[in-house]
Amino acid sequence: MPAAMEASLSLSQQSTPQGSSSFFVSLLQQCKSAADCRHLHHQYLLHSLHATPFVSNHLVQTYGIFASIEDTFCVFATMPRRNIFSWTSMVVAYARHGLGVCSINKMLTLGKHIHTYIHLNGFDCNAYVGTALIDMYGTCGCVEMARAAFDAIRAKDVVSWTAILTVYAQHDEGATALELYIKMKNDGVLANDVTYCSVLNACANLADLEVGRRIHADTCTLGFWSSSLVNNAILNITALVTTYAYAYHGHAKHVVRLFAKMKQEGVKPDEVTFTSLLSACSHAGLIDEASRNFRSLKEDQGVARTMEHYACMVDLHGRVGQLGEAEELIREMPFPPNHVIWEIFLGACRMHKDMEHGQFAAEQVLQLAPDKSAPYVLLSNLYASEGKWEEELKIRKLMIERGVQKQVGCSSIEVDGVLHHFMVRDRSHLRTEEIYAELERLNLEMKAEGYVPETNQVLHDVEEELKEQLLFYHSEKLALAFGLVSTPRGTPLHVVKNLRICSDCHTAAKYISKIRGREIIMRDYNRFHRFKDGLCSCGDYW
DNA sequence: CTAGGGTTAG
Repeated sequence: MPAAMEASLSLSQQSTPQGSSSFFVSLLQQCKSAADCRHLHHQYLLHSLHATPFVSNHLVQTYGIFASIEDTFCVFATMPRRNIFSWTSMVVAYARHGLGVCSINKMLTLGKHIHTYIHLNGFDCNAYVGTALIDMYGTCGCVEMARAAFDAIRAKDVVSWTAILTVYAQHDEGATALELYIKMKNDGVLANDVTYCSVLNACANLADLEVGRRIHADTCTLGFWSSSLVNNAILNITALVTTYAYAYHGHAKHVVRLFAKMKQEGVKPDEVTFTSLLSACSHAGLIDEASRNFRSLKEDQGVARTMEHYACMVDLHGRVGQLGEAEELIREMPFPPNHVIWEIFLGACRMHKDMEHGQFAAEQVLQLAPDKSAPYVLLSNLYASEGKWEEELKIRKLMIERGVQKQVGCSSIEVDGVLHHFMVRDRSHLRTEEIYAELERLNLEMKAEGYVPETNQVLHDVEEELKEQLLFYHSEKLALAFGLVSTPRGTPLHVVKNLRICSDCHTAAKYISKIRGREIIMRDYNRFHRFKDGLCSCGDYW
């Protein structure tokens, strides 16, 4: 490619400057790697194309996609003149790099820096620049800053509204997202399919099927009934709510039926539709249904298999312990597996105690996503559950060396409109004495019913009795105990945890729901669990 | 001539 570019570019030297700049842009659009970018950058300087602002802007955009954020910034900073387009493209580059190429903290630091300049130049009131900033902060998990960027926009259009709605929906603030949707309508801004996609996603996160139905009705009235974006969001909401919050296998079959109905009505399913379907099947254990669809995807349904489809299938086999089949799928994938695939496989190895494969999978994850704390935690868990303390220590040291921070678990529960937060072994709550006394009582009652603490879940190399204690002061259990002592008998308890729910806490919640006759709804990092009469809606399958 | 928002796998 570079050689071809060079040849074609030297030909264009003869033509007018106008002609060579549009030709250069068409070459930029064929760029496929950082090396291509640098090569074209060289040509750009050689042909003095920096004199044409729109060419420089294209170069920044292309660098933003393929090259490092430092290199992109360098191009941006050496432009003779920067306009609104340049600033927008630079912020988009920051947002994109926040998505895993760089560490989020680094992005946030650099992003805030550029935000200051944007503000000083008064560009933050522009809808394009502002919306890019919303997206950047959202990607970095900074909801307040995203909101500030939104507020600064003078003429907020449908894209700005959708961007901020999405940030709230993706950060467990579905209620705020829905409020903003109403506000947007009151402001006279017309929602489009992308907006509805986000609004429906907010409903899914809230597990609010009722509001979801109402909004679905709105979309039909407005003529979005055939939009695959909106339809996929609706299928997703149904899949999420029915499989995770309300029921067992029968309801996942409802998703399968809904899917069939969709096809009957002439709505063509796309890759995303199938990802939702396969995922619902996987979580409900509908192996045959999933496998049949996966196998016939290309031939019968005309949809190319994606990374996500493979992820669902690896998960499906992995969770039932068919590690060989899962591995086979990874091997036959037509593209290199990403870190998510290996994380799923690693989770399955951990669940089924396959150290050898687990270690290999963990190494792949560490290589592909060195900034993520999850693989380190999973690997150290794996070693810990096998009692390999030296190996476990090595992983933890590596984590410190690389500056990877483990996210601290935190559970919240709402009582009388007030949100109470708990960390592990937290004693900061005003009613700590009562909470710990309740935990003691629960411990005895649960053991009488047959509860055995899963001490192999505890990370540290400590004595059995101490392990049991460490488990018992998990944030989930503290939040539950507080809920029990502070609400009237029979009140359902709603707990939200920022990470995946711990397996021992999951077991404990089942016992507690039975012993105390309470319904417990726990919202985990990406799932709902509904505990009732000693059982969980996930069927211990999550 | 160039710029901003979306669903899905964990």
